Amino acid sequence: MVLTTAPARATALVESLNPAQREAVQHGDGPLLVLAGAGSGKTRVLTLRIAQLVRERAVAPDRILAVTFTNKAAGEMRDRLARLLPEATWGRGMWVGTFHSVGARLLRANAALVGRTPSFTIYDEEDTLGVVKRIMESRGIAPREWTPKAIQGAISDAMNALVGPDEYARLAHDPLSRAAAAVYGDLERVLRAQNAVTFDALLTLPVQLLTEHPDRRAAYQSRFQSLLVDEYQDTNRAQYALVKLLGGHGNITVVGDDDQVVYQWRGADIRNILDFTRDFPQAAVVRLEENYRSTGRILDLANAVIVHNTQRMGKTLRPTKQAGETPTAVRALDERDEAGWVTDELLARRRARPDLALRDIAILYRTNAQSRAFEEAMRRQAIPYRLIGATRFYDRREIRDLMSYLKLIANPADDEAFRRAITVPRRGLGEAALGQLAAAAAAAQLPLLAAAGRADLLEPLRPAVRAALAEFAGLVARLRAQAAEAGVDELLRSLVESIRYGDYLRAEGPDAADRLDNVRELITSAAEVVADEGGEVGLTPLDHFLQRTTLVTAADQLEASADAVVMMTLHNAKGLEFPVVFIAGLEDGLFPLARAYDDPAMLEEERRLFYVGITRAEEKLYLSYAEQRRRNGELLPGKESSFLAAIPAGLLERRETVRVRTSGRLAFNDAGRWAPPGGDRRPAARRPGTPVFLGAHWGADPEPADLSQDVPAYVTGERVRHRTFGTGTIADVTGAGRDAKVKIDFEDAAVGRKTLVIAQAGLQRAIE
DNA sequence: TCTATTTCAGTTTTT
DNA sequence: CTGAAATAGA
Repeated sequence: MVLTTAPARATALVESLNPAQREAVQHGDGPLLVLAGAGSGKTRVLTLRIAQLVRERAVAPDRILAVTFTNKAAGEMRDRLARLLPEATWGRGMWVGTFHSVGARLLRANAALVGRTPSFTIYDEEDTLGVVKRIMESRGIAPREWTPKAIQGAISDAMNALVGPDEYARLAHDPLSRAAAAVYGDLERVLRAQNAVTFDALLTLPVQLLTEHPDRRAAYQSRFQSLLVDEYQDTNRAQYALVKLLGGHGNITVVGDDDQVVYQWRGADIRNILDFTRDFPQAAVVRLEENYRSTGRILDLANAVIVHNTQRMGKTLRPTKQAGETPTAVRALDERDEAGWVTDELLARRRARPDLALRDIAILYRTNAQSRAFEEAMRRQAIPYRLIGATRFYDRREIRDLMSYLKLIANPADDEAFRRAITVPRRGLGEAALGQLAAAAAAAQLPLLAAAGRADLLEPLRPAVRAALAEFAGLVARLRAQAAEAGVDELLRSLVESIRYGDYLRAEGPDAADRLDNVRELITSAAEVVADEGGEVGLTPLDHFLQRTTLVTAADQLEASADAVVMMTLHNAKGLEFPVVFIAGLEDGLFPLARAYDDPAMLEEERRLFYVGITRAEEKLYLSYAEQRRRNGELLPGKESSFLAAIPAGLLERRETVRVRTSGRLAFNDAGRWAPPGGDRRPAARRPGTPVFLGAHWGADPEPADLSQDVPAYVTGERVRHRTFGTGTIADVTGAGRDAKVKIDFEDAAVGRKTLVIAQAGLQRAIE
């Protein structure tokens, strides 16, 4: 049935599609697999398909569920749809979100069926790790033998594969799995008691819910008439199960690219996409191979890279743009030289092309640690930049402090939040006091907060401890009462005031001003939150705020971005595009990572990640690598990535930085290759002006003087001042560089002789 | 109990 | 180099 009132614009858009795209958009009932190469317009197809469902096939918006990879993508899709559909048709009922937010929504509406209340807390990785540690402690599993991280990782893998604690225990044969199995069972119980769920449980609990409650399953199955899933190649077993359980009357559209699977390490199961046509034999398959994003030479490079992979369905991107510029590969001396070259080049490019905005330029790398050199280079040149993903705003200490209070207010059973909140500010409650409280709470089967408010339970505790606990419980109770009527921003303001958080921060350290700025930003963002957007679960504004802040994805940060160069990991770049892209650190051991060498599957995933990076570029692509790189404080020699070396010569323009050209003559003239660093640590300090040895390693030293400036040098007999110990005389100096230590005889007889590490002691020369 | 200091281990990618 | 854990000292 065709609505005659449909906006002409949408029709025109459909007409502008190529035949394959149009087929995907206009596909009728039944399962559909869209194999969409990078840049083939898949977001457009997905959006137009939804619009088409609503307009041409009269599907009510609230009967559509669309799963995207980031919240930002979800927001964009909503915006586009709002423009494509007549206002009367476009309601707020459509579910658009990530798997995790959809899972949370299902759980909120059915919390009691999984042993939670609708105000349950979502524990992030760090919260969960805290619980795991405590369980290990109580079970007597030594953290030295199995690190809590390893245990947590094993449990997470199990959950993503939909293996529950009992089954996991049965399958556990190696020692690690046995330890993890014990923790896994406890973890589920503890989370339930604390009215909390982990990230992974946002997927597994909905699966459990729909499996165990046929009436709920039937309700959702009849509600959702059409399901659409983006980035399907990166779904794991739990996500796959969720899709199947929701069913969508068999109207399942999945969009993905087997060449862009980059989350296998997180449980993404490539079988989900490879076997789609087996799961749904009647599925239609549409391939989108025409690329609208990148110029021809960039695509040639992308195709030349991915062709080395064996595990793929096989597809070749066809350019629609002209050939364009040849991609450039740059060899740099070290990571600082690399960063310097990149900033110089992007400035030069902007001089030549003034219409090129900073936000059109992205720097991508394999590991977050690589961002540092770029940040420094950007600051040196005063280029605005935006770092995506490294430390999330909500991971900052001051934000976590305040959020722990909010979480505790929303969910009084959240013991993790309690433990954090009660130490901010210090209340004279230490490990011992908390241990006693925990024991009392466990005996009474109460959450920590409830126990803290029960004088009758705390009689064995010291009076000072009892008073402090009672006061804390009272404070939370007051705030909780306020939360019922006030907005989240107002609640935050009175929280900050009641705990004198400003004073606390000022006492804590010199960066109080920055931290307070962040607090203000938090309050501002809280002011924007209103009640549950979907409107059907009846979440309080506070619940809604908390959920949003835990589920923000790194890519979501881009939204508010000003005009600035964007820097992020290759993983975070998935789904994005930029006119100019730099991919840095193309060295063996870094990209691909060393541990991928002996595992062909891992190596292929690294290669797909490279492919993802290349295909982000619209006009110009740069690849760079360094001959040596500082990693964990150690200068290591590097070698051009095998990925780069495998690219046919004609597809790349090769360049070197100035420093490589000048130092190269000195360093390479004899042997023609790098001298290995050997066991030779350089002496920590070399006075500026001392002749520099011209061997490969030495000649390449980026900054002869920097080590000597790193740590001040002291000599025996010198007078120094220490912040707490006062003034004294240096009696002895040992070690070198960061490890250098001094023995100091302090004037204060009560202090006496102390041995301090210079790099940490913060000594000053005493002025006589 | 809390802080300051030292030691030690880790280090890929993220919802 | 970084952050967490251990330890010493007030």
